[in-house]
Amino acid sequence: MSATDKARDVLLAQGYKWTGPRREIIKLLLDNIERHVSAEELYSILQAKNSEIGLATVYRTLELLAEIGFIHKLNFGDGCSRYELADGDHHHHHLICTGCAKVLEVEMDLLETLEQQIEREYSFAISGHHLKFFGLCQGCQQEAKEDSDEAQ
Amino acid sequence: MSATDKARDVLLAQGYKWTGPRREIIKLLLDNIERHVSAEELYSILQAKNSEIGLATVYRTLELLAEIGFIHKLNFGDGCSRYELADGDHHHHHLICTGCAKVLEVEMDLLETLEQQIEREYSFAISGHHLKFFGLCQGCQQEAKEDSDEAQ
DNA sequence: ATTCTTGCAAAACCTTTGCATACTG
DNA sequence: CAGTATGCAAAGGTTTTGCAAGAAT
Repeated sequence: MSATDKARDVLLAQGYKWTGPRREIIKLLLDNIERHVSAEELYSILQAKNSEIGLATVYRTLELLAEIGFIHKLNFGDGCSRYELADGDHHHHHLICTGCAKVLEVEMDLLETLEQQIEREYSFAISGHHLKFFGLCQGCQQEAKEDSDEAQ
Repeated sequence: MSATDKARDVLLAQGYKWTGPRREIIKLLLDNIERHVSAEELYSILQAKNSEIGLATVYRTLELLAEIGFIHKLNFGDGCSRYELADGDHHHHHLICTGCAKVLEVEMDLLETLEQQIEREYSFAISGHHLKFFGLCQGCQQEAKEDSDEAQ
């Protein structure tokens, strides 16, 4: 079963309707999920395709998808919300380049020990986490190096 | 040397001026730093004290303080930016309660091994990180438990 | 004196909401 | 048909900006 089908089934199971706009937005979201598209960006893509779907519907659909747990709303500090698939146990972290604002994903989760420790020591029942690293990607490190070479 | 003095020295060293509004905002920020006050909240406190300082100045001062590395801008997902002192090596993480929105701080940093691993495997030069845990604080766990008891 | 800073108001920006219309189950 | 969902426009909230007046070095 595809991710789209899964979204449709969950929506229908919860009394929501499977509409054209929702189908189209979800398709586009999945096609661009690795770019962490924002609502505004999805809307732009729709407009470029001469779609009639309004910005409000994009926002409402993304909110709904987050509500049913199909996606996670992320904040990379660039002024808008971005999204990722809530892919079950697919744990990963984000590397945010402070040079070019690109976001890389790290495929590892070494936080379980830390989580258990926190749950014990702070009596806090953890349900999720979000770990962001800031720094320079390989390309921007290269560029920074070249700039400092030129300056000499 | 107090934190305020340090901020003043860095500002002056970089050609910025040490003004009344900045002094007042920094004092208030430090007094309320553990509450992670937002710009709007600082402005409210100022108004309650009959200060003439405008909201724009609060925003500009906070932005400036973040720029010189005196504070870090944080996002807890409640629609506004909040701040913490960029306290050198004072590493900690945030526990955000999804019940009451309170933010607790965890005084531990077990990410160094993970950071080194990421720097090696992804050629990413890490300069900072932000780790947020979501879940229920002790009080909200208690409340959730009582609610489910009542339901029986 | 020069440069930076301030307050105010207006604008920008992302996001949400009201409402009449259109669609889904 | 009943209940949702949609598009549009308007409103909401946070943050930024233009500008003339004021303050710091």
